[in-house]
Amino acid sequence: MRDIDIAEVAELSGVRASTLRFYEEKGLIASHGRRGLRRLFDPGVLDRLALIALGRASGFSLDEIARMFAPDGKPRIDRKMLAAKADDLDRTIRRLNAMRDGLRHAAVCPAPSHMECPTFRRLLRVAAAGKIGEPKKARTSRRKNA
Amino acid sequence: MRDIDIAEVAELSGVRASTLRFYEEKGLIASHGRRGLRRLFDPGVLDRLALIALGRASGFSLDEIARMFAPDGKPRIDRKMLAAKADDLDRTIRRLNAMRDGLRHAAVCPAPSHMECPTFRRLLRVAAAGKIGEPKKARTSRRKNA
DNA sequence: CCTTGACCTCAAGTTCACTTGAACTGGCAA
DNA sequence: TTGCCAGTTCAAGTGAACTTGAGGTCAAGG
Repeated sequence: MRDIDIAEVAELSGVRASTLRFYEEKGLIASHGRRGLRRLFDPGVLDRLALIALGRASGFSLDEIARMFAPDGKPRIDRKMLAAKADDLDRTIRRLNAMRDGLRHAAVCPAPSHMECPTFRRLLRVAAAGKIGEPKKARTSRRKNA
Repeated sequence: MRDIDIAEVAELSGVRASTLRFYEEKGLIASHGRRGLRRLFDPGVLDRLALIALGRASGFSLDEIARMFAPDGKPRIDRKMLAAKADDLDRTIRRLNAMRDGLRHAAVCPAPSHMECPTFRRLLRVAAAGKIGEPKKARTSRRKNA
């Protein structure tokens, strides 16, 4: 199996064809050639897509990711950036932990109104302390095709 | 201190006036009256805003949050929804943990290319396994006014 | 040979959560 | 009384990450 076409890449990676075209336009992936109009991809694109997924999942924007594997191609990743992002994730994780505990508690708390529950109020303080504007967007599965 | 105006709410909550108006329009908060054109808020709006921040930080959309405290007002929160969201967060946290470990490793890994590092490749598998399309958007502080 | 249908391009649309701009209002200090 | 300016409205803009739609192409199968 040498070159694979966009449908196959989509199939294997779970990334939609439209997204693949979009990524190519953004310079995140590259097609290796064409058969007629149709893009042909090197199977290595699958690793690349995994890397992109990793970046996204770690909170990098597509632009940041694009900057990661440089204009030339190979993933020349900035180790400082990685470490910084890991620290970021650590903070996020701590916040989410508090959040989860609070939610879990609120779900079983017998207080008539959550506002009267000290645990819930503490959670509120944590949320407020979290500088308020850092969503985390747990947008759970938005995929419609297989 | 009875009613407070929008600037004060903004000051106390850290939420911009434009955002407060936007939230009011969305039905997330309510102003209590006016002095001339100017909205007056009940201090309780601050709790409400904390609750909204909590919701956002836990991955609820504004619409979901709006649905939470019903048309009437008081936060009548669905405990099932909370528990489900807590489970969601748990999964997210587990994934972020793996991610952070992987990033941390990649940051110090001596392998010439990350693709040749078994740990990094394992991380890639985790990311790919993470169903790929769940960003988490770690948009770190975007706030410009105090 | 001719149809078919997957793939192509390019522009525009979508969603989310806000922000910004232009034009206006009105309470309050001087 | 006047004028300031923080506040108001409404519409439109922003940015990220895609998706959708219209109209076109072409390799392959019947």
